[in-house]
Amino acid sequence: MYGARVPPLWTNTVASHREEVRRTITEAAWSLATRHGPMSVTMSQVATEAGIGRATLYKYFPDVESILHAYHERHVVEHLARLSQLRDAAVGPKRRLEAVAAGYAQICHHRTGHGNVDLVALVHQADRVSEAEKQLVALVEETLADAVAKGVVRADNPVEELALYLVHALGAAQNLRSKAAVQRLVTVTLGALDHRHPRPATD
Amino acid sequence: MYGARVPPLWTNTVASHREEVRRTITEAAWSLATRHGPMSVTMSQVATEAGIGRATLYKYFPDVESILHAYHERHVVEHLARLSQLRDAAVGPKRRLEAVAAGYAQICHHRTGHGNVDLVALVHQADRVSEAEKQLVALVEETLADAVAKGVVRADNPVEELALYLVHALGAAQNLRSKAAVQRLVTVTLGALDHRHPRPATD
DNA sequence: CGGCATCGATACATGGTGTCACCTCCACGA
DNA sequence: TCGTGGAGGTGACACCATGTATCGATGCCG
Repeated sequence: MYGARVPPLWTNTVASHREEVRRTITEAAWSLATRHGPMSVTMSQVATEAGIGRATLYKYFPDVESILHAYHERHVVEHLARLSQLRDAAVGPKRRLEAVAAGYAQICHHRTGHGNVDLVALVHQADRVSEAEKQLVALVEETLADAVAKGVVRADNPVEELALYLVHALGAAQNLRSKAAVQRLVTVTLGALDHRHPRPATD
Repeated sequence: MYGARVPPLWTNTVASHREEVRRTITEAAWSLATRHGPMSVTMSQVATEAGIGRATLYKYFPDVESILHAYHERHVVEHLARLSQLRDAAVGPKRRLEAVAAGYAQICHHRTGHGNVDLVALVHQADRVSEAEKQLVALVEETLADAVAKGVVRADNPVEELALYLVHALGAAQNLRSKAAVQRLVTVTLGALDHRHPRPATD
C-alpha cells in the first residue's frame, strides 16, 4: 500500500505481515500518547494495546520515541504526496502557491481533532528531522521561489525565510475551529507575500 | 528577584530556600531534557543532577512533566512582564503592536540557542495550558484589538484569529539565524495585518 | 519433505517508581 | 532560654517497566 520496498516478487507474505504489525504498533502508541500524554507511554502499554508480546515489540522498535517517530513519518509522507498533487494540479505560480498553502493549512487543521498537536513537535527531536519533512519544506520553498521569479511574490526577503514564515503561520490552522477560519488564515498569510510589499509607512 | 509573593516579613529562610530548591530542580531537569531528550528524563536523574535525594524530589514535584511545566511557566511569566513593559513604553496602537510583535519574536529567537525548542511544545500538554500563557495571548489580543479599533489593522478578520496568526508566524523566529532575519520576519508578518488589506486580486 | 530463518512468548536481571517511617532542624511560645 | 510542633530531608521497601536471552512454533525455500 505504501509502495514496495524490496525487489519485486519478494514482498509477499512476510514483509506485508511485518508492515501490518508495524502499522498496528504505531497506531496503538499514538492512541496512547494522545490519551494519556506522550511522557507516560510505556513499551508495555504499547505491546498490550497492539495485542502482541512485549519482547516482540522490541524486535520492531527500540523505544517509544522511535514508534511515535515512525507514525509521524508515515503521515508526513502522505501529506507530501497530497501537496505535490495539489501543486501539480494548479496552473500558474500564484495558483500553485495558493493551492499548496491551502492544502498545508487543511492538513494542520485536521490534526486538531484526531490527536494532540504537541505530539508532532515532540517527534521533532533535536536534529532528528525526517527526510520526508525536509522534502516538504523543499516543496514549499520551490513553489515560493517560482512565485518570486515570476514576480507575484515579494523579492525583498530570502525564500527560506518566507517559507519558514509560511509554514509557521499556516500552522495556526490547527487551533482554528471552522473551515472558513482556515480560509481566512490562508488569505491573511498569503497577503504578506504580495509583491506590492513593502508599502510606505503611514504611522 | 521575581517579586515578593507573600506578605512582608514572612519570606525569610524557609520559603526562600524552597524556592531555591525548586529553581535548582527545574533547571536540572531542563538541562537533562535538552541534552538527552525529554522522553528519557527520569526522576532519579533529576534528583542526582540537582544534588538532592530522590524521595525529596517527590516532595516538590510528582513527575517529570510537572517539573518541565514549572520551568516553562517561570519563563513565560518573565516574557509576559517583558512584553507588558514593551507595550506600555510605546505610544500609539501601531507602535505598540510593533513593539509587542518584535519583542515576542526576539523571545522566540532566543530560545534557539539555549534549549530544545520542541520542549516548549511538549509542556503544552493537551488542556494544561498555563494561566500565564493565557495572559500572554490575551495581551496580544488586546494590543491587536486596540489597533483594529484605531483603524491601523484590518477589521475583516476576528481578532482571535489574527492573534493566533501573529503568534504562530512570529514563532518562526526560533528557526532564524540572525537578528536581521528576525526583523524581516516581523515586518513581513505585520504586513499582512495592514488595514489596506484585502487588495484586489491581480492573478 | 527437511533445512533454515524468522517470528513470538516465557523467564530473568537490572534499574526506575512511589511511598512509607524515621531523623533533623528551624520557628514560635512560655 | 529551652522545649515542643511542624515541616523538610533521607534510607528502605515493594512494585513495575525495561532490555535481553533462550526456547518453541511457523512458514519459506531448495
